[in-house]
Amino acid sequence: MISKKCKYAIKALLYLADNQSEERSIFSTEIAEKENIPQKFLETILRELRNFQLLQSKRGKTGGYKLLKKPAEIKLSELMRMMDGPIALLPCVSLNYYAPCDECDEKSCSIKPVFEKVRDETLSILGNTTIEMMRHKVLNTIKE
Amino acid sequence: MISKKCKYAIKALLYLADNQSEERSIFSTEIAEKENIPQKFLETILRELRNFQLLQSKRGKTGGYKLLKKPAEIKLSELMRMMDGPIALLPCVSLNYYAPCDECDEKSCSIKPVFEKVRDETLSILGNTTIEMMRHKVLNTIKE
DNA sequence: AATAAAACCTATAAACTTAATAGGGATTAA
DNA sequence: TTAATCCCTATTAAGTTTATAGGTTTTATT
Repeated sequence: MISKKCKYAIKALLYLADNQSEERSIFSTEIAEKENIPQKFLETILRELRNFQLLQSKRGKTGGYKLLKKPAEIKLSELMRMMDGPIALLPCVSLNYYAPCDECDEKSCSIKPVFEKVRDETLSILGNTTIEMMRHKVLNTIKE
Repeated sequence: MISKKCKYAIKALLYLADNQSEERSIFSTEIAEKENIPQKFLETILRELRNFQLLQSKRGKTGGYKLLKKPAEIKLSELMRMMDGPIALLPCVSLNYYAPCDECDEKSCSIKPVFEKVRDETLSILGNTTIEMMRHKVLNTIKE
């Protein structure tokens, strides 16, 4: 399961992609209200996205948030890692958050192979899906 | 991520599949020791697997556990659901543990489609992988 | 300059989940 | 009778998630 935080982040980015313009930044209050996300929680999420260089923020009365990256350049896999960490179902199978098993020998492990496969398939979807694609509900059907 | 409980359950079933015989039940202590699983924790897991009709248990000095289902009939997807619940990454996309979103309209949701796809791909792997296959590290490569 | 409204920041709390342990009881064969 | 096994419930300890509290700083406008 992905966290609510991650779901909120996706929603916020989708909302920005749909509603921002060159001139117009968007307030966190607007996103919170339209997407039914707790205001204060959303603020910390947006700040985190800004720290990850996905958003630009501006303070004061004419402030708000704007996308720094283009929606077509934001991969769902990247976003999920930023918010929730590993995508793999087991630490010993994670590409970006690998951690060794302490109770088994990985060389001979019978569990790893399946979960490596799940990881690969999952990443092939999440890594080939961008915020822009999600906006238009376009799923790539190409199989490499 | 799958829980440790789930990982332990898989290990226990693999161990039983590898080591049991018609005559020989296996003690939880043996599994715990060989697979480095906390004894008491393992007991509750084995009991749960028994309640799910995967195992047979016998008490007393000549007791122990035996598989009730054949390893080839135990799907990884089923096992994971027994231990951890939903496999999908979002409640609104789960086949067996569906729960509606309370903050968005599912008809128009831009998030669902990708996660439905991830669910389908994941289930196509986990649902076509059995304990028997894991024993021999055989992953089905057939794509339906 | 004062003000209002925005983003910023840290700490903390409340709820939930996970992982495990405690402390026995019931059963069975030797 | 005894020793070893599985059985069972409750509880704990730790960790994570999901927020909220209580402000501070910045900025355009009045």
